Amino acid sequence: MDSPNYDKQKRENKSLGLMLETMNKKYNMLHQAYLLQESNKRRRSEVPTASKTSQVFVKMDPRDQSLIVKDGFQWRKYGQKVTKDNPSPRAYFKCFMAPGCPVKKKVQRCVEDKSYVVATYEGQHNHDVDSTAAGKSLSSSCNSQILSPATGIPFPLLGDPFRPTITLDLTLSGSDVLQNRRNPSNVMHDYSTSSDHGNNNSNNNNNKNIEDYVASLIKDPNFTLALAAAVARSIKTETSKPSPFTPMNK
DNA sequence: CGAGTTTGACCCGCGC
DNA sequence: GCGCGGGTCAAACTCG
Repeated sequence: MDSPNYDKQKRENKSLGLMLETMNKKYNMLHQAYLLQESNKRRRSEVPTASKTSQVFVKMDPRDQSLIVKDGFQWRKYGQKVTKDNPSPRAYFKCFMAPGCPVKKKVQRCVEDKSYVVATYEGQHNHDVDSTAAGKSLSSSCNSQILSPATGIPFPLLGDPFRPTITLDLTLSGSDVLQNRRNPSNVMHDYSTSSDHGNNNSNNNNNKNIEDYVASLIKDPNFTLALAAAVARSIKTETSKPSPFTPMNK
């Protein structure tokens, strides 16, 4: 392999990586919008349930076996169980920051991607977040990043964990990414050619081009349409298959 | 020694 | 009615 080709490949790899990241984000946004629509439909046709549940995904070190999610509240573990659908144990916590607080939390490693744990909150806190505890957790939780389910945006530690979050299997994005990798779209082709046209040897210029292109992609309605189609496809397969996710790193 | 965690046993709901 | 699986309890254990 000669070095100009190698450099070109490296640039393309970098570009594709950025592309995938952007598509991932767009996909998550669209999926969130879709789920919102669906939940609105359901809300119209169903009697709302009294108990409030929400789910958050927390990125953690896969080697870290502890199921401790620092979210500003104080939890007491009262049980652990291995469930049928997931070989990783599920831990049960009760909030004991205030006497009589009914909130419970279930924490389990994501079966598809062990670098994530899924924390399911049930009930509503009858007290505020202890800011000192939250601060402590902020400073000590550098090994975990709490993400809102759909967007991957860091979860606001001092906010209400029971904001109307949307339960979304983040791992879907992985399958989508794979799908897109297997079936490169015109968008990708356009991108690779456009980066060729750039013919930039300087990394800075190349990165600038990438950023510009990513920015233009985000604004591109055609790209959105293509992504929407991919989302629709993914949702169709999701409903027909028991487990749509194909792990990326296996 | 007290607070918190672990873990096996028990309970309960659900599907067959 | 029975078996299975998820959720909870509580005694035993660990750690500071």
